[in-house]
Amino acid sequence: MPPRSSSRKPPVPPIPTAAEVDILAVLWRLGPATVREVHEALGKDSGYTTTLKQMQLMLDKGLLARTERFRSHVYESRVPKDQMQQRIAGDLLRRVFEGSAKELVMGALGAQPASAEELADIRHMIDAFDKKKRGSK
Amino acid sequence: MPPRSSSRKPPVPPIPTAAEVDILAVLWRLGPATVREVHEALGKDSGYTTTLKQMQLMLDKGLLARTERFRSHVYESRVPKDQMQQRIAGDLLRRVFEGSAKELVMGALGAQPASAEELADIRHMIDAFDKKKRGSK
DNA sequence: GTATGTCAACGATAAAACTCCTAGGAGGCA
DNA sequence: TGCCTCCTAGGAGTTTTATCGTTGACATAC
Repeated sequence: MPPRSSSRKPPVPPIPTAAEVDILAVLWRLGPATVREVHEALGKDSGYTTTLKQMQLMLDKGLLARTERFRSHVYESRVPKDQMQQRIAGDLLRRVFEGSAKELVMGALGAQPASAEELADIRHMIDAFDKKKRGSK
Repeated sequence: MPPRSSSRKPPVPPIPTAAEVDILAVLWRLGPATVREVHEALGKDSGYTTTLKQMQLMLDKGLLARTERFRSHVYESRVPKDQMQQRIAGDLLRRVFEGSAKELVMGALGAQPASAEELADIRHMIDAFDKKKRGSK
């Protein structure tokens, strides 16, 4: 019979909840890390086992992957950062901004003004997208 | 003594949950509307009273405002669309994209490619932000 | 009048997310 | 060996969200 088990890993994991996103963000920043490391990095005042349990559930949901290392477990994001960020941004885009990327950018820049360098970067990125669009169509 | 009551309205309402965002989006689109109208617009297959209850709770949280109209109630977003979008985008920016607007834009455009016109719009917006920045600093 | 329909309010339940307590295994060390 | 520390796993409790059944108010149709 097929393996067994309580830990199923959906091919495409769900959009993470707020708390889960925080954990993912830490893992993206640190790279593969133990529960302890993540817990410290979070800096929240909830208990260690809370973080542990959350990460175990995220494992079940297919959000995290886990490898054994010596005495403890090492977790990492199961879907690459870019891809997950894209999904989250896309989800928000559709639901909150009626699919208008312009409004999303407006909201983001309004909330937290970017530096001149970053603005330039963004401009370049837009150009690249534009070029690709014209090229392919 | 101060009024009383179960419906307190925090000066600054919380970031809405996913389901709440959907309701807000409908109200932004329709303008002030009744529960019935919102419920239809949502197109979900959950019951009418579910939507009703959700909107009542959102009222308590200060997310919605309500006025009496003849026999029914008319709800609307208590914070203006732009402002709430800004808060949501800002929250996302900080938590998911480490404050990098560039990455957010990248994610959004990657998830749902924008039209050439929209790209141009965004570019103009960036220019405006850039100008404002240089001007004030 | 009674029947029918719509709506808000209340309350109950269900489901999901978050929290923490406890037990038990394994290593380090006096 | 016995004690201490760190780790995981398994419940279980709490809180928050989501869902819906029922009721009573009020209006209109019959």
